[in-house]
Amino acid sequence: MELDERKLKILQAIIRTYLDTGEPVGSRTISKFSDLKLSSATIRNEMADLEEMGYILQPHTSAGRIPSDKGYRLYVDTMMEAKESEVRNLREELEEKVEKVDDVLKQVAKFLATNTNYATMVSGPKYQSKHVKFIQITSVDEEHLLAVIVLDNNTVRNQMIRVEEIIEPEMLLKLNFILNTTLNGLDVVEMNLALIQQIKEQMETHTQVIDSVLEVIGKTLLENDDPEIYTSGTMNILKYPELADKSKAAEIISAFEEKETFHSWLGLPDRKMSNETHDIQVYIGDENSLASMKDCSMVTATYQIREGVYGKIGIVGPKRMDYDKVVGTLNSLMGQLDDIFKEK
Amino acid sequence: MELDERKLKILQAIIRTYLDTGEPVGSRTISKFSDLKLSSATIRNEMADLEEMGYILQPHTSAGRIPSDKGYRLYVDTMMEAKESEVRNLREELEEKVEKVDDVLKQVAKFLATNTNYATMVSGPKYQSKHVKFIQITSVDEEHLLAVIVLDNNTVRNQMIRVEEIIEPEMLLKLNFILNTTLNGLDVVEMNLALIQQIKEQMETHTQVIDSVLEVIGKTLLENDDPEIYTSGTMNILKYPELADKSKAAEIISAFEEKETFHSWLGLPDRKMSNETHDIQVYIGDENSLASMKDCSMVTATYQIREGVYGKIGIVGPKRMDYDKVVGTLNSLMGQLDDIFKEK
DNA sequence: AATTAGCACTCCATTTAATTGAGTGCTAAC
DNA sequence: GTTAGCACTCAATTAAATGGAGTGCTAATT
Repeated sequence: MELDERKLKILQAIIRTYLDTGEPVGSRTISKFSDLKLSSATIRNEMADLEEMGYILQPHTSAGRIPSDKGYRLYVDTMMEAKESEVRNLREELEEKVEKVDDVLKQVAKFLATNTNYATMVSGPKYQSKHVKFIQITSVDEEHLLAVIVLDNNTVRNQMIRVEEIIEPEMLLKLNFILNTTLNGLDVVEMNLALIQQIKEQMETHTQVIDSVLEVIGKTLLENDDPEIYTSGTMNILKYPELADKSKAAEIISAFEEKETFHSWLGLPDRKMSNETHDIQVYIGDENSLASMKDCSMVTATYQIREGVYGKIGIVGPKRMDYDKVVGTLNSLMGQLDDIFKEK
Repeated sequence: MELDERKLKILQAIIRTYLDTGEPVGSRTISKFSDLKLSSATIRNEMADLEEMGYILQPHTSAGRIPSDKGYRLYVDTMMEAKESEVRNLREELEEKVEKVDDVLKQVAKFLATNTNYATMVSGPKYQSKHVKFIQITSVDEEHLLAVIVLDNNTVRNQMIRVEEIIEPEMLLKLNFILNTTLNGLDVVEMNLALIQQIKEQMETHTQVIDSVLEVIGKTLLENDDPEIYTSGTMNILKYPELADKSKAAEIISAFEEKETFHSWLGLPDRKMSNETHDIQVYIGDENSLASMKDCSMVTATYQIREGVYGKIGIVGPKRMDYDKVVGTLNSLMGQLDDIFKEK
């Protein structure tokens, strides 16, 4: 059987209507409210065909039809028209004191949640590479050294080190010099034992202090820097009857609470992302990698702060989410987000 | 009317039974299962009295009685016996790599949630005072200075500063010296304009750089350091029918998502806390400061990391939560937590 | 005077039955 | 190929019937 023009039009009408109402849609509705001038009987015949082809299905005999995942997929791929939704100037929405990237993201999550009425999650930026750019050990007081490590992505880590013996200023200077010349530009994995040995040899005294300093540096670098994940509007899920069922809702919402769950896939862009597109992806039902989201759809977009620094934004709703609006909103918002990050 | 021995016993029996079953309890149940040898008719009379006194109430005629908030309060204040619950050695439960206090707390939240089947929230430690202990400005590369500020509670803040002009090493040394001598020990509020002017005067050149440095320092100090709040087991709320109603649940759980909501009261210990007790408090129904929690009870405890550094742990459940168990568990856990923090 | 058995009454919860109506598939006519 | 027409299906809603837990009150009992 072939999916001709007319069938497509009918399918589209069915999906549009269903997205709108959430109720199974019958032949009569389509016959009346679409521009096709066809009787309900004809529509019925076509519907039977569409069902056979797997694009729609019947919750039960004598009910209207609802789109299947396959139907949604077709819709998203070929029929959707991203609504050029007027996202009110994001920058105006942002509170004054927004300086840190993470604060912006937190607010973006909230903004999207209230605007779309779906649940949102936003991952903080993931810094790809980390090489040591600058290390400095300072003496803060009698018993504390402070190690400050600047990575090449300009993130800063610091760590207090408790020491028993007082270390003289000249020694510190020397240590700093050695550390910087030896470790500069190195990756974490490149900081191997041989290197550490080499450093120790150069410093004759205070081996114990050096030990703990090096240990701290190593740890700090290894420190898992899973990006923060911000969620908002989780409870919006309850607004959609098909998800509000207790066990389902609990599963979905728990996933949102266990943010760690999302680290796996929120981390990286799906593919080589061009600088223009924001790689907006739609996952419908079972296409989600998380089993607990099999009754949801998720739309994700990738933002880029600068070369190699990515993060993701995800919007989760029922499968009958308003894809057009969501994609439109995301599109518009991502553009603005780009601008905001460019300023920084 | 007087609340005599017998009435107390009956009230206790009612509450105990209700905590257990969640169903309104009738006179017959009490007559049968309590050690009082009284007929249901007598119990009924006493119940009528207890209701008149406001300790119990009837959801509707011809239903059993349930405790009122006043009843719960009496129970918690005078009849509860904290179950010496065997909290399996917390330290064993903690994953290996727990070093940071916040990681411990995160796991404590999870631990409590799974063990009690209620929702939990834990606030990170709130550092009371913040005075500058040590400041250092370093040149990281041609266009970046790094300001590191150590506060007297040994927390470290840092901030990159972008500069146009290159600043000579001697200048930096001088700046650091001035900053440290001028600002050391000062509170944020004490960093007023006069002081800033004074610093500027001492440095003749690079006023622009100094400006931005001082600005950054000020901002960094002012930066609201609301403690992190970790939540866990939010979805446990849905396990209790009296809360699982959609609108109620949404309200409560939203409050958990909007963690900021809790900052107000999670910050500080309610009163001068002795070192021994953990200031365990119970808030029943309307006693909660948050309106959205009026159908819940919350049990809070305060932990102390060291002098002046407090945080709170809260357990939220239905009003008929198992107070005995929760308080018992908290008691036991707080002791262990003390030990863990002492090690650090 | 306190306790209890007994009984009529109340009201929610559950079950069962009846009704409605949107929607379908099929057939025969257009 | 399209459509009008009709019998049929089935979830959802409404209505009625039943059951039972629990109460309050009164009169008898201890």
